[in-house]
Amino acid sequence: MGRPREFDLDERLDLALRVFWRHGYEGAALSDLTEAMGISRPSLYAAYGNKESLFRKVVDHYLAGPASHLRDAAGEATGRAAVERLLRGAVAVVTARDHRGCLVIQGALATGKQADPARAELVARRRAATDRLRERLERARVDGELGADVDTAALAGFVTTVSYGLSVQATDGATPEELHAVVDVAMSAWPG
Amino acid sequence: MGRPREFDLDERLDLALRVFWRHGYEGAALSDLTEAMGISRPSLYAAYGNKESLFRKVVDHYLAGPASHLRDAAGEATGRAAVERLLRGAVAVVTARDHRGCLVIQGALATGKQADPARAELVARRRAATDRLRERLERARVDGELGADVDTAALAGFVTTVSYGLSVQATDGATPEELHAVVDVAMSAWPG
DNA sequence: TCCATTCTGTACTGATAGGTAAGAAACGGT
DNA sequence: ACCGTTTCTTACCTATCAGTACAGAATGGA
Repeated sequence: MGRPREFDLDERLDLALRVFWRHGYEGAALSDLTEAMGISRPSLYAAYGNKESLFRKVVDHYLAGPASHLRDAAGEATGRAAVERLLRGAVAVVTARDHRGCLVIQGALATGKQADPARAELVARRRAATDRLRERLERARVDGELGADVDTAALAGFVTTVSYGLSVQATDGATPEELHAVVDVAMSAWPG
Repeated sequence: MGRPREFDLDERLDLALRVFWRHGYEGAALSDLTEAMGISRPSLYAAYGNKESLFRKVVDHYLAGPASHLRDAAGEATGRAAVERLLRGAVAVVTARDHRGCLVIQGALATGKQADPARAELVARRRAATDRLRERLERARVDGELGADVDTAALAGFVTTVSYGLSVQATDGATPEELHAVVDVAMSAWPG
């Protein structure tokens, strides 16, 4: 009961995502967020908590939506297919119209102390993604897809390194075609 | 003539570099800079101009000093040696003690509008580095080191992509050993 | 119809951001 | 010793930051 909220939580969260995506955690002022979301400051605080709390919700929303390829990649039949899907999906996300780069990578990389919690949050997310990929590659080795001599940790590290780099390249204005050519080269490092 | 300056310009510029390196352009407050540099605010403005101007001088100082491997790499005898020097040098820089990542990559990636000039500056620097690498690889093809079928633009893009990714990996706490293993995998993509 | 509850808009808070005015202090030249 | 010049210190400026107090408005239940 009580007065009903006049906006949809998820819909406005998506608008907040656009702001954080483009300007990062520090670069997104609360006035930018409220303006883009079309709600007042107290409404924002009541609905999502403070800026840090809103950012976490945005990151969840991002990983469940635009960046869902991360979650889906591990489901591919082979390790190679998982890696290729991860990288091709990354190209699509980081070159999306109006949003260059990846939120989880660029949202809070080198920051002031005020943004430390946001930075730590993204570090944890990236490490988790790397761990999931390494586990997927270890499974590929168990399945016989990869030789016993393959360093799966190094391979997983390489793939995530490339995906991080793709995000920066997109910020610099690289086209999807250019980045797919980069992925082609990266895939040629696949063992065997 | 006039009252002599009580500090050394280059020495204090190096202290400013440490602040920008760790916290980025936006995350480095002027009070952080003056405190680290040990000079007063008006002294900073008189000696280096405003924050943006100081940042440009810091970037120059960074590329001439800690990140000089970028400039040196092109001088290697072969294209392959240039690439390897670039990547091994990148590992050393981004895992340096007390400073995770690369200033030119992380200093201003996703920012508010106030940091737009700094962001544009770093984009231009990164593009220039990619261009120099591509030219070096084209020379390698003329020299017969690379086959006529090699896409030098894609290869240069791949190498810079990896170097960008190394910076993010270092921020996430990767060790030099882990990153050298990543470079090993990356070098295995070298054509031929 | 009245009430407890919840949301909304206005207006505000203290803190901090980048940047500067003004005068005292330290020089070289004469 | 005096002068023009440059740097240094103190104190201040306006704008903006994240966050909130408070009262009015809209609901469901009794």
